[in-house]
Amino acid sequence: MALPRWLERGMADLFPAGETDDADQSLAARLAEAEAAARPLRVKFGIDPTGSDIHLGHSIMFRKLRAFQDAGHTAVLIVGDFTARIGDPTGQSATRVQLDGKAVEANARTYLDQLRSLLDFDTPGRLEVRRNSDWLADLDLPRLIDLLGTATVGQMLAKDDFSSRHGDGKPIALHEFLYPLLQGYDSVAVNADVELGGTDQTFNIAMGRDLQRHFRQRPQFGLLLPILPGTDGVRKMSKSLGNTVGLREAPLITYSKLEKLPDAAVVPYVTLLTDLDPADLPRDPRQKQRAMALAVTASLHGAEAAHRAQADAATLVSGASATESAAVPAASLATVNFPAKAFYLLSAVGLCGSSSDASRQIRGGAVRLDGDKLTDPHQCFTAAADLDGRVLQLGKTKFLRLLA
RNA sequence: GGGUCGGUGCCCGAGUGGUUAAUGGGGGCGGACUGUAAAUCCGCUGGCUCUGCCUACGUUGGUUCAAAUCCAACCCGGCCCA
Repeated sequence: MALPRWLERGMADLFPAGETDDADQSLAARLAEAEAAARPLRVKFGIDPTGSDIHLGHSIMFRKLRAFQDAGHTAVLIVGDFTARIGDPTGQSATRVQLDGKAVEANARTYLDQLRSLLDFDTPGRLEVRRNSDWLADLDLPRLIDLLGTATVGQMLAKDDFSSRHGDGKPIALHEFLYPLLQGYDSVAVNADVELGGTDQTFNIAMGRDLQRHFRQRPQFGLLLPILPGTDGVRKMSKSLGNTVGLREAPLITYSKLEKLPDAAVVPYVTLLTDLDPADLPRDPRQKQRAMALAVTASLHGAEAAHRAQADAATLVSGASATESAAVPAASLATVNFPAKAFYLLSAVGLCGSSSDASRQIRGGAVRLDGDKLTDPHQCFTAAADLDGRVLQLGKTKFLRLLA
C-alpha cells in the first residue's frame, strides 16, 4: 500500500513505517481504514507560543498540516500554552527561561492570527485548536507520578540534547524531563492518529506513542519533516540565530533574503515551501535561486506581490537607480528632532540599532544619502524639509526614503 | 549538609590592584571581490543628538588615591563525598 504523494512530499521519516495492511503499523492502511469508515484522521501538531513571529521553518509543518486538511482530515493544533512555560529542551544547550502566563497568551493570539493564511479555518471539521493548559494545568500528582513512571532516566539521558549537556557538566533542571512526557500526554488528550513534527521531535513523538499505549489508545504515527535551514543555509532556522524569514515581513524583504540563500538550500526550500517540482528549475544556479525566491515569496504573499518584489529587488541592488525607485520603503521624520546630527538621524529613523552603531557605520563608509557617502557622524541637518524625499542608505541593501 | 572549582561583554574564553569598555576566537554588521551567497582580505562590534558624558566583569557591601582583579556576606552552577 502506497502513501499519497501529497503526504510523502518532503517527508524525512515516518514511524512506524510498516508495508502491511495493518492500520496500526502502516499509515497508508490507517488512511484507507479512515476513508472506509468516513472518519477523518486526527493529525496533531503542537506549537509553543514562546515568540511572536512564525517563520518559514514553522510554515513547512503547517503546509503539511494543510495538505491533510485538504485531504479531508482534521488538523488538531495544540497551542502549548502550558508547556511553553517549561520550554522544549530539544536542541537547547541551556535551560530555557520560563515564560509567564501573560506573555504566552499574547503570543498564542498572534500565532493564530498568522496561521489564517496557512490553514483552513473555515471548513467545518477541518481544524481543532486546543490549549494544553486545559488538561495539563490541573494534572494531579497521582496522575503525574503515573506519567513519570513510564519513562526512565536512562531514556532521557539517551536523548542527545540531554546527554551532551550532562556530559559537558551543564545543568539540567528536573522539570525539563517533564517536557517530553507532557507533549506525549497531549497526544493522549486529543487522541491523535498522527503527530507532525521536525526530525528533532522524534523522541517527543515516540514518547507520545508510549503514553498512548499506556493509556490504552492506538499509538499515533510520527510523521517527520526535515529541519529547514535558515538564511545562512546551514543552521536550523530559528529566531535566536537570527536567520529567519518571517511570515509577516514585507515581500521585498522576504524576496531579498531568499535570493541570497546559499545554493545548497535552494532545492530543500522549493520542495518544502512550494508546489513546484525541483526538476523543473533552471539549471543556472543564479536563475535557479531567483526562481526559488520568486516561488516561495509568491506562496506567502501572492504571485503579484512576488513579481513586484523581484523587480524592486533588482532595481535596489543596482544602486544608482535606487534613489528613483518607488520600492524604497518610506520612513517618516515626524519623530526626529531637528537639528539632527547624522548619527542620531540614522538611529532615530531605525536604520541602525543605536546611535553609537550609526556613528561606526558612518565612519566605516557604509552610509549614503542620495548615493553620496556620508563621512562625518556629526554632520548636522537643520530641518526635516532638507531631507524630504531623499534616500538614506545603509550598506548595499537597506534603504529608506525620508519623508518630512 | 561537607569538600572543591567556578560565575567576565551576543556566545566561548583570557585577564588577577593602576593608561584604555577590558587580549583572543566565534558570531554579527560594514568595505573589497564574485553570479547574490560562500571562500579570502580589510574595518567595526556597550549606550547616549557625542568630540564629552554615562553604565559594565553573579549580587550587595567593604578595603584602597585606584578593583573584573583584595576582603566579607549572599545567590547560582559543575564535580566529588555524605
